Amino acid sequence: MFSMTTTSPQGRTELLRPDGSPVRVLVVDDEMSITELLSMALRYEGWQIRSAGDGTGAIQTAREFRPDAVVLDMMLPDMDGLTVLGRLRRELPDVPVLFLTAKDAVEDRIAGLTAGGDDYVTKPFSLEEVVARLRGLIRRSGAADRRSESVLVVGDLTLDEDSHEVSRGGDNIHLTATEFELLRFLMRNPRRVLSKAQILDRVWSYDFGGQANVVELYISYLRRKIDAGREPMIHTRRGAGYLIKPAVS
Amino acid sequence: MFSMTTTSPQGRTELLRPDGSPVRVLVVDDEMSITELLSMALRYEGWQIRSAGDGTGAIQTAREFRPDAVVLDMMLPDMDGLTVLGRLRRELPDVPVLFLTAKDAVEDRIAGLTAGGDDYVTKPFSLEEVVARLRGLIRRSGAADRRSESVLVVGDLTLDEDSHEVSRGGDNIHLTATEFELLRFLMRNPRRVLSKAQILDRVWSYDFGGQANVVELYISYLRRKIDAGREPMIHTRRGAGYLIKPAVS
DNA sequence: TGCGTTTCTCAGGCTATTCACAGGTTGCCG
DNA sequence: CGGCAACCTGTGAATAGCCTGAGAAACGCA
Repeated sequence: MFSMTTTSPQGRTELLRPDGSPVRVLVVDDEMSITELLSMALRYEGWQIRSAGDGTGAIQTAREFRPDAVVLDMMLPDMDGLTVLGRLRRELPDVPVLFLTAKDAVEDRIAGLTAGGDDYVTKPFSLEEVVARLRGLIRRSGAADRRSESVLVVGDLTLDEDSHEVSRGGDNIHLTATEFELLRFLMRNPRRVLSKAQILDRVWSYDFGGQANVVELYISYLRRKIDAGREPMIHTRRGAGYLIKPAVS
Repeated sequence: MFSMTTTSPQGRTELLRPDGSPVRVLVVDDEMSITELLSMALRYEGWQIRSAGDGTGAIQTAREFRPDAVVLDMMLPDMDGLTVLGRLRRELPDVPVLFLTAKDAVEDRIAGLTAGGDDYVTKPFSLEEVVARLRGLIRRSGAADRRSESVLVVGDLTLDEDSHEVSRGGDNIHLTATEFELLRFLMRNPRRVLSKAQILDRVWSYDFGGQANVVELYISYLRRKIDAGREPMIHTRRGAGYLIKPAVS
């Protein structure tokens, strides 16, 4: 169903529907700030976004918008998340759903949610995480071709989003969760300068309140693991940010 | 009759009908939550699902949907399970049936029913179990070739879904039921990180309300039996989940 | 019924990871 | 060449996430 990709002039790979129209995503959350945040981030992916603040709105919008994926907060004012899910499924039996849940409420009511191939993230989340999960869901819900779609490649550096494996020039590299997300963000935007603020906004969760120099720190970690003793791929643009590009060029 | 398979983008092997169209399964249960759960899980297998909440609905749907297999709860509001079965058989003489029964009501009648090549699982079931049984039924109802289809292989580790035999490098390994299901799930998704929630949702029964760390515990058991003193195949991705892959790579 | 097996809870231990802090280094400007 | 801002990175503390031993409870089978 989503058998085509295209590469934008900036070098980013976008998911597209077979007819070339953009992917459609419905975002459902009662907190305005969250829907706004998500809408902006997902629009930046080139997707078409519609949002709703409660269950009834979600069903209505789903009916006419016919999204390719839904982001659904489990905690809605008017009805239980599972109820919304049931009605959604009656409208759109095959649409994949990404659930948003509070950190603590996890254990109990998540039961069964990932069983059908759906997925969830806990609040507070990072935008990279949401985007990655959504891409995964959309990719898997689509037609059965497209194999390599889950592997990012920049020069001799590869990152597999399914197995979470990273290697450079054949050597396997072990990354921590945060390092992995940072590298994924860089590799999804090769040859493009990303500011520290951008990186912080995408890779760290939205409620992160720490020092801005974590980014420098993690860039340093990445360099140690990826560039160590090799032609460097991660470059600093003083006063602007960082970028990754193939070593040779 | 189901002589073809294809490999999905996730690397999973899917059953297909000879003409390449998806397998069709009819799910019959009066509890909405059960039909929902099963529908989600079976759709994720790439199958086409229709569901019914009672006997009459089941017969009707079967008549026009012509499923390749039926999941049938023995306890329906309007008619006895055996009656439904009889009428089903009049419509579709050769369709295999997977019975759902309560834990206690088993022995007496089910024994006779499964003689015809059908099968059953008791509630509460795990999705892996239902999917595995269903795959077995569908496979056996089709062309009699592809026996090897029931053996999963990852590196020097093999698991036979029919005989429940597991061996690594020639050494036979005894697993308990839960260990077996966990390993099967891992091996059906090689090289892919599976979260603890995913594992819990698929391998444990849907009413499991316990601690999420049973997964850790059983991973630990599996390692003791499978990786003991060998190159490890089961890997932890801290903060993400677990995955299995051949030792060599 | 009784006995071995299996499942699961609980809790302690341990390591990897995250992050703050602070001092060192680099590049850019006049 | 000095000074400043931007950046880099060593150190270490707090913690999250995972592992596993011990034993209770449930189960299966004779």
